[in-house]
Amino acid sequence: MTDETCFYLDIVFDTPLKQSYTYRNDEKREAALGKRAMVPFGRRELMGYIIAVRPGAPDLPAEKIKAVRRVIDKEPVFNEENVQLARWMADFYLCGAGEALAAMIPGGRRAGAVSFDDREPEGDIHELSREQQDAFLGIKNLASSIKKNSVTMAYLYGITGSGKTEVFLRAADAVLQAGKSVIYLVPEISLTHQIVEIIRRRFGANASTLHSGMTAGERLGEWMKIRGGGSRIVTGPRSAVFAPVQHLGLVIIDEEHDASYKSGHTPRYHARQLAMRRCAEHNALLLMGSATPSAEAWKLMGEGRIKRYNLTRRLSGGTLPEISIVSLANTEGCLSRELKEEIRKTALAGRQSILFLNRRGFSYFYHCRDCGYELNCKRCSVSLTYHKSAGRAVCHYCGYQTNVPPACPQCGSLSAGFAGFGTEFIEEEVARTFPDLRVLRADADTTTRKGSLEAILAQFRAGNADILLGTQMVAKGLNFPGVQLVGVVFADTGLHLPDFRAAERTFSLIVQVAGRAGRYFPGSKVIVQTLRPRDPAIREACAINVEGFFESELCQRRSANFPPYTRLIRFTVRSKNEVKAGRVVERLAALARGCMPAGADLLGPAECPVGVQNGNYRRQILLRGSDMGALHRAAAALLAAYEKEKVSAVYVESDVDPVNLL
DNA sequence: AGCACGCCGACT
DNA sequence: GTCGGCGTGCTC
Repeated sequence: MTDETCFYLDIVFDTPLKQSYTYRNDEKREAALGKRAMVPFGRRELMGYIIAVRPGAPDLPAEKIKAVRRVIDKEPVFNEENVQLARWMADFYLCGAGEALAAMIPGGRRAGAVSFDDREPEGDIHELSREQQDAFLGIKNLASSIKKNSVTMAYLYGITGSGKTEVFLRAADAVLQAGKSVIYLVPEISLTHQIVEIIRRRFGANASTLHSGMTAGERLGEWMKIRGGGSRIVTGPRSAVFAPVQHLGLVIIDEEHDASYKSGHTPRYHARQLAMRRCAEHNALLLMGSATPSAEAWKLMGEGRIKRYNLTRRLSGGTLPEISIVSLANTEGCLSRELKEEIRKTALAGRQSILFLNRRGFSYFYHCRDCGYELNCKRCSVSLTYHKSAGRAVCHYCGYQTNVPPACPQCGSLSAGFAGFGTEFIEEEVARTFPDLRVLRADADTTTRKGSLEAILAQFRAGNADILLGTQMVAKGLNFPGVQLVGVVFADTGLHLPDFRAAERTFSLIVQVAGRAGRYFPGSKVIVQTLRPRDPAIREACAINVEGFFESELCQRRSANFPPYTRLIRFTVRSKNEVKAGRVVERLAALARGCMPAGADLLGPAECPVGVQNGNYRRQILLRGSDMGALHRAAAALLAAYEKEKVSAVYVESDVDPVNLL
């Protein structure tokens, strides 16, 4: 790389600019592919990534080309595979290559997520059960007979507590023994710490982790260690899929259904997609696992494209909890008679209860019974939530606050006010109903300080409360030996959301909660309260019938033409100017109609389900088709056409295979 | 995305 | 008269 013929560098930046820029490198600076450099860009100096070193002069007037100021790295941060992968991502996810590279080592921007999962450590090597043994041998076999030109995938499908982790660890061990490397992906927040501990105990200095709780420097240090071959098993959330291991042999995706594998910002990549890509390239095995697979994975298993291994038995011999559905139809307030009785019984037995409430999207709204008026956020089109402690109505999206109108602002009726229930409301009702019981609340409001969630959970574990009340943040860390009762206060949350995956998410959440509950507390009970006791998602979840659920769900998806039978590409148009947003989305739709392949269709243009957010008007179109190749080419052509006639102050965001349609 | 250039309203 | 609003255009 010290060759004097390397005069020109192609550099990309972490900006929405999709091209690369060419710079001169006239001194003997150690420029090389994969290093970072400071370069003049317009009137400022920017950090960029060197994605190509080329000897010849570019097709540009010489006076336009500026010189590199400074090469930052002694050793390249990104290897050739990273750069190639970034190019692929830029193409597939319709983003810039610099944005893709930046996503690979996210700098420790904010203090990272807390990890509070406290499942029993499974670090010690256990004897495998018959089922585990069969799965392990099958997987080992698959790993040593990988077919070229396609991805080889396996799935551990089994209820919580059936010993998936031990099989993952054995598979990892076998791959390491064969001299190859392993990437072990876990969902954000909950699992990282636990699994890292187990892996460190099991594989020692060979193991690395890359997670958001690390500072930028720590991450980079770990990254370089992996790159140099200093560790051959890497654990972490979504972005760990980029780990520059040598000789990749296996990627594990634990809790494959988890939504955190899909990035929420540009580039909106899915770790599973990247894992498939990398496994195909390296002839490595992709091994996933969950008690509630995604619809995509379920379909592929049905077709035999993913080899499925079932784990049907709990190792501890524990039984699944008794799950009952209770209709809320004739209940005043939020606690049904059945739930109240069980809470009382549990407390009398000296045990604890968890009340679980998934508040997001919940119908928690100011409503006038006389004229139907609803109090919505002025900037976002969602209903405001009542926070009693502050005496204010608050928007969950933008933070807007206002006083609560004492009477209906539209007709003056006094029969107006907040209906529905959030954690605060439940806390109050619980306190009123059980004045003698001690209640702890864990949600975004009570856990703003770092570590406060751990403190609350520790209190609860120590037995300093009878009831723990919380949003989904308690669902994942659900492991308290003293708990006998889990109440899902309102299971319908999310079923109302305008999203074709609403049923799948609801189903998955209930099964996960129930699975956790039964694992550690024999004789435990789960009560699921709902306004729709007949809804298949809720019924099958309470019966823990994954097959039954997907049988009906996949039928519906097929007839409605939604994934996994089709694929989607979403364009979101965002602008403070409503007219412009409308004009641009109409223009995009017109361009789309002009380049749509056969068998594909266009949904929209439409207002996004959250039509205004933070003063931005949001509009969307969806391209839908069964042939991803053709659909993708159309999307790229559409974007390229729009680039030429870009409208100012309007932003177009692309999302390939969107997971969240809100 | 930034950052500057550029052309129209209310302030010392 | 100027300070400053944010619309438009460019970055090797």
